Amino acid sequence: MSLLAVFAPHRTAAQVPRSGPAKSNRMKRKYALDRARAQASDVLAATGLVAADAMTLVEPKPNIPADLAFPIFAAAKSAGANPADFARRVADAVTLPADSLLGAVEAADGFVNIHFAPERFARAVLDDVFSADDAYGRDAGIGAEQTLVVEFSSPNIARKMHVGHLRTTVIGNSLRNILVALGYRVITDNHLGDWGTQFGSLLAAHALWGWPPQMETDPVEALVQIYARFHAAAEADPALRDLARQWFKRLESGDEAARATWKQLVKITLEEFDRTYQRLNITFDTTHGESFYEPMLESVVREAIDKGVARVEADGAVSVGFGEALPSYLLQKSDGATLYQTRDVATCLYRWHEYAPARNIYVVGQEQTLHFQQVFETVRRMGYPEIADRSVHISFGAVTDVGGQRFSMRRGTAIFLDEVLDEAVARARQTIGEKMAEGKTELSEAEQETTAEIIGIGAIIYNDLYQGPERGIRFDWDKLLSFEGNTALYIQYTHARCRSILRKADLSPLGRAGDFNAALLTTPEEQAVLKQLARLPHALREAGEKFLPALIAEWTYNLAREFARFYHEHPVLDAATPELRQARLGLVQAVGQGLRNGLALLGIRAPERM
RNA sequence: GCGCCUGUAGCUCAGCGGAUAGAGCGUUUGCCUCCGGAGCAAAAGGCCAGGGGUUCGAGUCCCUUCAGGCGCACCA
Repeated sequence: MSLLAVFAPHRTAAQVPRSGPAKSNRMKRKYALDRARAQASDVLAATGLVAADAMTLVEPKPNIPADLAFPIFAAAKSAGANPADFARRVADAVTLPADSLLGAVEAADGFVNIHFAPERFARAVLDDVFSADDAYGRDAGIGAEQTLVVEFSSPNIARKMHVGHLRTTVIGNSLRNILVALGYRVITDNHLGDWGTQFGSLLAAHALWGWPPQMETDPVEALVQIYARFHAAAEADPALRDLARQWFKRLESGDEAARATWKQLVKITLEEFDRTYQRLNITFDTTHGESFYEPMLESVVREAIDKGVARVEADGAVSVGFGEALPSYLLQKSDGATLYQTRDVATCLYRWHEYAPARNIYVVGQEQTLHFQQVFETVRRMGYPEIADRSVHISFGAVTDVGGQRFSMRRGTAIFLDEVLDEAVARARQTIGEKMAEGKTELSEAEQETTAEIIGIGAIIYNDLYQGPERGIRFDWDKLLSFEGNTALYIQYTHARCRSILRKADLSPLGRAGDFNAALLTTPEEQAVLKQLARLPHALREAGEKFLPALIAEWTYNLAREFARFYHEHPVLDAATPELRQARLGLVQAVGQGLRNGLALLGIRAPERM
């Protein structure tokens, strides 16, 4: 079969699920806040004073005593009225149905401020949480089973993962969780660096010296060292470079011995990577490395040339030019070898053929922005605008040391990922030891170990997710392993307290919101907790739309904060009446659920006690 | 030189064209007879890099200058 046929667009756009936001509101799950907003729009429209399409509701800042606000300036202008007067007229004209989630409407300068009815709002929110539990916040209608590909992590074979791999790994995994929660069918792919001339060096080194003894105990370290040794030797003896090239050529042409050794390298390294992924609770659907696309490269290059997208230079190299739009790049070297870019063009086309994804997402550092622009544009010009349009590069800033220097393998300044995880867990274990000594917690030996792992790993993940990806981040041990303030530990700790209260209450599972009277939860602190709880669905949708896990981190942290305020202010177990105690226990359980759901979306576990 | 990203409190960062710009860390100060103090509360700290513009309204949008990071063909 011609390899060209592989890329024939046998799926037309019409057969493919359409990308973009879900088309039908009916598909979307309606949560309390959605309903409240819809009701607010309805009652404002019913006044006849405001056109429905001119209505934008905003969430007022915390210092404004209101739950929703309608800035009336634009409407006032088109009505030719003074904003403050017009706001008053609109507010006076509003009538609320008896069962509305809204409790009061008032004018405030140029705004119409809307307050929720605390009792009905409390019931609606807790009913949402208890009817969904682990699924609270999810909205399968958004993704509606559309397929997405998310590529992330993508370390190199025969190397160790280092801090530079942290961001892509952690962001990519959380993105996957978020998109799955939104009803997408997500395919995660680890685009391993398992091909290229460096494997020629490794094969040559192996042929010359055999594997070092360390291969038995720490194989990847052994590979790193033998590679460094070969590299040094080649400096002195250029003939070794040719040897490496020959070995790579043998590998490329399918030489069985070369192939077998290479496979061994891949296997050994992947086993080590898998241990790290397991600690981070990450799995991949596919681990198509660059080698996977090797058989397709020749036809990709030929197709690009045939379609006039690429051209053969005098020296035999194949280049792609974009005129003024982008710098040109090479699809094939003058010696006939392919490049990283060639494999990415093939990858992009392969995914289109295989999955026809609504989005093809690359979680890769910002230094590759131009690379992806070139790849996507090449694919577009080759006649696949659909996949080009649907491919997105989620970029993020580089990790540098405290002095702003990038980490470098060559300079020996790289910090390995496992070191980071081990250090974080060790630090957590030490802190647990201190708390034990202070008598603040009681955990068995085994619990201490698992809890230290959960806390340490959680700290690492959260440190990378709590801020947006665009900025570069400085790798600062103290900040990374800080257990105070806006950290995973604060959230985990709050969760553990929720669970502790519920254990002490010693009641049969609360079950549904109907088992207690949520309408009793009307204090400002309780309402603040409920409101934050109610915002999860919105935060999740937005995180999915913008590919921003940071929004989930922010939501979860704020829920923990609101709960801590409530908890400090109001007794739960010793509440004034049994009914109030029961209602507050319901709130505690809902918060625990919310924190757990938020952390789960980030890829962080929530311990029962710590 | 061209392109992309960033510039908000001492530090690390939120901030969707709407009201008095918010957190965490650090600093100062209160709060453990009380459901876990790994917590809560309060104070101090800002010409939102500079300059123009658009708008009823700009940290947010546009233009421009400056500063930092990254990238721009035979590595990945």
